[in-house]
Amino acid sequence: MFLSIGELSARTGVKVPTIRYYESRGLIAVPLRSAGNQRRYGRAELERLGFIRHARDLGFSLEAIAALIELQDHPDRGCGSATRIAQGQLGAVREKIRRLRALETELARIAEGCTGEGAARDCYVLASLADHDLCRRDHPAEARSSTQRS
Amino acid sequence: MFLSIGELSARTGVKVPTIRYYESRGLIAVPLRSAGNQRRYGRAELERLGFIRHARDLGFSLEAIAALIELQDHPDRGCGSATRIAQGQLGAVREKIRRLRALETELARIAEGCTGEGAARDCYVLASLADHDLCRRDHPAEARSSTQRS
DNA sequence: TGTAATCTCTCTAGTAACTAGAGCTTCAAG
DNA sequence: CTTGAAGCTCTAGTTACTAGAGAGATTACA
Repeated sequence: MFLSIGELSARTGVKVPTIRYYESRGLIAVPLRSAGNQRRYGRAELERLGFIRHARDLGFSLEAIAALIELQDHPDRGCGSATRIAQGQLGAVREKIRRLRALETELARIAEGCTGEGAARDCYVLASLADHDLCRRDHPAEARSSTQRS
Repeated sequence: MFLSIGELSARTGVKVPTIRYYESRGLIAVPLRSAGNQRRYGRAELERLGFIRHARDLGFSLEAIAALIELQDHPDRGCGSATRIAQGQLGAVREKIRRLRALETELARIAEGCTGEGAARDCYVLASLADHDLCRRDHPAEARSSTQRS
């Protein structure tokens, strides 16, 4: 089984440039090359890339994934740190949800306060943004936009 | 009332380099300068920066904020686009919450499947990440980490 | 075997929204 | 008048990719 980078991409759903990027970041091993200098992959890389893809889908950072891979490569070590990483990620997700819910409440109030039919000078959306005091509660500083997969 | 950039920063909670960054992006007007070339701000900039800060806290992108500011500067225009922007933001927040909840479920299952006391070879966290089939459901591709304010 | 279409190669630069730092100048207090 | 904080500009770094240029490799088909 020798896969070109394109075939590996098709099988894992990870784009070709992203695979090369992961290689440059040390997340996957430097692969064999064909006579003409093209990358050739085997089953091990297929599995590792699947692992990375899955972890990314669950929102783990590449840094966290690198730590998990390090652990995978040393099966005799204790798995405490894997659990810690997963729980850290879980905590981060829960915190984001908490913040986003507060934003949702506030945004819904703002967005529903305006029909969009008046002039900008009377717009409740603009007024709300201009004057924090119009807010129901002190929404937290933040929960900024996420990067999303296409 | 003439504020230095540091005073403006203190009053709005927007960091000094960020204010300069907003100026470079055209979100706030080029301010007056002191004899020694330092920026001096008045009430208008204070209010505008407050507006930006508030909108950022609610997760609006700088691009969306630029559109809202454009509208603020033309109070005679209809406010339909402000409403659309706010509703778009609300929709995006709701979508993020939806995805994060799916992740939360899956992560909780993974994280709680392992006490962290065994060896890495038997770790449920690692096994779950390696094998997508262990997932209860098809969690969506994504909901990646957010940028957060410090 | 020839050729055309598709892949793949490396490298650079761009994305969002800042943040950090270097090296210099200005300001305000004492 | 001196000193230390604050301000100036500019460049580069952050995350996790994505896009594109220009060149070479591979594969399918005639």
